[in-house]
Amino acid sequence: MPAPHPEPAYWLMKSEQAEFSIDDLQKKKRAHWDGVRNFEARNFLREMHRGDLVIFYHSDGDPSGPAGIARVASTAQPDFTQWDRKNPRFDARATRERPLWWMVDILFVKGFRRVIPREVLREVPALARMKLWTRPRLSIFPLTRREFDTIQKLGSREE
DNA sequence: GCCAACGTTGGC
DNA sequence: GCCAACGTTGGC
Repeated sequence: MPAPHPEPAYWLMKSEQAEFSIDDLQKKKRAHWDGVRNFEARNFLREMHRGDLVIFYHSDGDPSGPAGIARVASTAQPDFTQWDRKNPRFDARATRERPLWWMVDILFVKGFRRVIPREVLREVPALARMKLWTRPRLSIFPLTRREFDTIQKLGSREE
């Protein structure tokens, strides 16, 4: 009997709007989420499964906030940029045998009609416990299903 | 562009 | 193993 498909998990992933935006993802359809160089964020990458859902968040944006939805397309693989001496994220500690940094692939799902500004999120009681507030510099973290649904609804509103 | 927050590095 | 210095993130 095949293993039951696991419940999807929910994540928030930050990308600088100017560097890689939800529009860039829409054009590419699928992208590597490489360049993560924080151990806690890396550990979350390694917990991801195909099918997990992601709030794509624009940091340093105008405004900053959730910009759309993506889906995890692969489990973690070694982030090749760690071995590339010409890449600013090159890490001399990493070897082929013992990679230090990991990445997943993500697929475009949808872009919100407009980015939800942080100050709007701040007002939403269901989002009060989000790691966005308590861990301001963490670029990847899990969301509860309720948090994900709440953000998705805010992003789908017509107005 | 400034700068606070905070994760990481490295000297001891 | 402590902790000061450093570097980066990211809101404003």
